[in-house]
Order: sequence, then C-alpha cells, then structure tokens
Amino acid sequence: MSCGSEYASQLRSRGFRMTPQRMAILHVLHHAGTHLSPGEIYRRARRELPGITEPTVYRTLEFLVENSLVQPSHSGNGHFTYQIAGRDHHHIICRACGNEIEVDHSLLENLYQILEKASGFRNINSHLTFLGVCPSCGTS
Amino acid sequence: MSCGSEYASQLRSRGFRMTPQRMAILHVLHHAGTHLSPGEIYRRARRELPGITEPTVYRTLEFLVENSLVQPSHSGNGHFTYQIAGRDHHHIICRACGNEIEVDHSLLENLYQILEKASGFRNINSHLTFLGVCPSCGTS
DNA sequence: TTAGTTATTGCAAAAACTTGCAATAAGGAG
DNA sequence: CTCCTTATTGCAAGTTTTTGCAATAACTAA
Repeated sequence: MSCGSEYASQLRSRGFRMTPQRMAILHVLHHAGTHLSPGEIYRRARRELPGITEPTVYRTLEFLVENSLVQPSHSGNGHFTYQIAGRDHHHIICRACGNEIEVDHSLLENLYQILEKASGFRNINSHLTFLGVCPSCGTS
Repeated sequence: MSCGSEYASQLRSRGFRMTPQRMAILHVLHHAGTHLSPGEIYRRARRELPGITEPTVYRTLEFLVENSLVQPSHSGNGHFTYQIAGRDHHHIICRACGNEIEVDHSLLENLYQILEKASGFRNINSHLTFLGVCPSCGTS
C-alpha cells in the first residue's frame, strides 16, 4: 500500500475516485512484475478483496489504461494482457515456443517519428508485440 | 470463385483440404476489401453457406492465418480482425475518433532488421497496429 | 462531521469465443 | 467409380468478455 496514495492522488486530480477495487488491481499488477491476463488478475485480486467481480476487473483495467496507470499489450493469441505502467518497452514473442523478450522503446523511437511525419498522426504511443522465431527455435 | 482453385491447390499441396466453409470465408474476405471481425465474417459467410457455424469460422480463420492466406491484425480494442493476405501493411488507429489508415510495410522494414539484429529473433513479421491522434482530432 | 452529488460497483443476462468429441465428407488409391 | 483414410465440421456445453441498470459509497463542500 506504499504506492497507493500516489495512484490515488493521480486519479483524484482528474476527478476520479480511488476505490478498494482499483487498489486491489493496482496492487496485484504492481507486484506481479510481468503482464497478466484479465482472468489471472481477477483471481489474484479476489485474494485481496474477495467480493470483487469480473465485470469490475474488466472495466477497471480499461479505466486504468485510459489513465495511463496500466499498460496493455497483446498476447500472441489476440487477447490483451496488462501490466503496471512503467519503463516503455515492447515484446517479441516466439511463434514456435511462446518464449518472450522485452525490447526497449528507444529502438523504436526513430520509427515513431517517421510514422508521425508520414501519416500526420500525432502522439503515437502503442505498446507493440512482434512475432518471430527465437534463437533456440531457429531452424535453418 | 475465380480465385478458389488457386487457394485450393495451395492448401492441397500441404495436405489440407478445400471445403465449402473455407471457400465461403475466403470469398467473404476476398471481396471485403478491408479487415473484418470474426462476428462480421460469420454473418457474411452465412449468406453464402447458411449452415456454417461459429466455431467453424473461428477455427477456419486461425487455420487460414497459419497458412498465410489470411492476415490477422489487432483492432484498437484488443481483438483480432482479419483480412485477405496481400500487400504488406500496418494500421494506425485514431485514439479519439477511431478513424484508421494504412501504413506501407516499407516504412518499417528498417526497424525489423534492427530488431532482428538486437534480439537474435529471426523472421519477425507481425502486422502492427499503432494508436495515435489523427490530424483532424489533433487539438494543440 | 454530515449531507449531497455522482462516479463506481455488483448483479444478472447477453454476447463473443473456445473446446471435446462423434459424425461427415474431401481427396487419394485402387 | 467406389472405398478408405483422416482432415474437417457441427453440436453442445463451457469459459471469457461485455452491457445495462439499480444500489452503493467516495469525495467535496459546508
């Protein structure tokens, strides 16, 4: 709960409220160290706050993403996975074994500028997931 | 159906079969001109093949992706969307209005090489979806 | 501290997606 | 053309995700 008040004031300053449900989910993500699926988040949050419901978890995650406290990323299979917002990074998942590594955002910064210039879009900031074949699965 | 036999032989040469269900889905995607959600594909395919079922649509899409006849991409909300495989491109979706444009893959080619060199992964070929703010929604 | 406003939650039901398994039918062999 | 093998489908039931709405409770202001 050390970080709770930090999150709380971030939300309050934008006119939102801190609730036990949001705390529980933030706590789960804060201590997970990696991204989790909504189902897994629900299961863990329930340990801290037994009454929490699934719809609340889904809505809360969406809310926290909109407020930049949580970062969504794509799992290989087309679903979202969530982690606490922090250092900007991306993922590469091995198409063969599912193994996954992080890529620092600095490698992509250049591309983002090119994209913004070419498209006219501004403020591009997606978290990306690449699929490839990892060194140990590489055949040829 | 002009293109059907083309697809059929591609599958048969790999030991798979061409079926009315696969034909219907390929036909839908071939004529859509854009990416569609599984639900929308199901609805349209049913017009061509009334008996087709939802599980078949989901399984077929996954199958066609694995065989590179269909290209999956992420919609802004975390779900998959599908289109006929063809010219390599990516998407930028406006976070505000949902408007969406295509970006040619050539802009990213450089990045892919950098990523492969930096990570040791090979054969990186994801279709990417970026989120940004489009020119007409840009405020400041 | 209390009362009021309204953001947020839980409930219930729907929609979207997945899975296992028996029945079917595509395509090759004879 | 007919039979056989087995890839593929449909069915039925499960899980996951979404939605609407009434009840609740966080925060603000007095």
